[in-house]
Amino acid sequence: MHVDLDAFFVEVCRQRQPELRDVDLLIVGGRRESRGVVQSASYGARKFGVRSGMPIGHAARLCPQATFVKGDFVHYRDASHAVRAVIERHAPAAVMTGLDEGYLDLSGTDLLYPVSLLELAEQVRNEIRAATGLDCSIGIGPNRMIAKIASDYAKPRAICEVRPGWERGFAAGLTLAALPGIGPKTAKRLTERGLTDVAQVQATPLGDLERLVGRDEAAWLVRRAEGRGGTVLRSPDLPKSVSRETTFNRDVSAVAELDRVLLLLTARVAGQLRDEGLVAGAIVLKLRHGDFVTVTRRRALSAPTALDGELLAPARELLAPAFAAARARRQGIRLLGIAAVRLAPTEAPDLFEAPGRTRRRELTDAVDRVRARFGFAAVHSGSVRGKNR
DNA sequence: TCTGGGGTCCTAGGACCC
DNA sequence: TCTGGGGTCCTAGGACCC
Repeated sequence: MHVDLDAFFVEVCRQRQPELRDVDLLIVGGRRESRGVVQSASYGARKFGVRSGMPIGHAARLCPQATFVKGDFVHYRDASHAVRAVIERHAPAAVMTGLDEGYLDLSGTDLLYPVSLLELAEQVRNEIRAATGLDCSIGIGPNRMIAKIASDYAKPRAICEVRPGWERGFAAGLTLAALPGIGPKTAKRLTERGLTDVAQVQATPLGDLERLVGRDEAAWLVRRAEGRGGTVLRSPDLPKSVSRETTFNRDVSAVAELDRVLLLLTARVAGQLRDEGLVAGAIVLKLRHGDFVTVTRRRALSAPTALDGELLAPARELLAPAFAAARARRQGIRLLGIAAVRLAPTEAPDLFEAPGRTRRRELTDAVDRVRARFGFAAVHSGSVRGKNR
């Protein structure tokens, strides 16, 4: 069973800001003039062609009367946790796969529940509504892909069940672009080869498909077109990366400014690593030039760490040449980001570590305790503030 | 229209090793 | 002297998802 909240960001904002309740044209993502994209649009705004992922500026032109709000991650997270609690009550295995969606694995539970899957879905929907005030759509299917497509099909505020044996026929009505895993690029490439619909793939002999798209992709396409997909839910164990990035209001061409932001982003990443009991084995610096060319530079760390300074020093070493390269192209910097990768659980401190490092670790612990009580912004490295400020 | 922020997974080339 | 085949690890970029 796949549960998908309807216009999640928009509806959470309405819950938190009563003055938005009756605003029909509501767009979440940022202020009208911001350099961002639409996170979520109300169903009213969608009638004007506004879609998530669309630049805010474009949305403002399509729907000038709309109200634009930024939204608050903390509220999304709280609502998401409430939804998780509901789905966990109804299945032996349940995972959220985003803030606004999750799966329930109900295999082998037919004797456990005295009701049909459809009735169970009704219950889940009612309980989510009671717990959060939010509406959702639910898809039921023999595998994850079918359940997900079915919830899409059900939107908004409905339930769609695809029973075992119906997968192929259900998939036959879809475009290839509707299959999870086929994004804009792949859809375009397939269209150029004359493939647009699932039914076409179903009707094409494997050999012909292999000549069109290659052996591996042909096998993948056939599997999906037949309506087959994964049936196991596994919750991820360790995260693979922790990152922060920011797009500037205007392109930046002063290293000092980049350096200050890098320090802030690195502090955020390092803080989250410590919060989650993780250390990083490598870092990745990301720069987006004014012309949208994006480069990443990676560096392995001499020892795994979650200390601000030990992440910042190598990040700075990557920034200098990467910034010089942008300057050589006569481009300012549009976006700066830093990611911690090759993550591992924190281990007990080394008995023989240098005294200076012990002090830095203890200082970091103290900073973390202050932040736990008063928030992240309560304490900063002096250089974040810059001179004369 | 002018392009977010947080992630995951895949590919491909090069270094290195046996 | 010019040359295998298999494997792993590293880095960079790209596609995709919400």
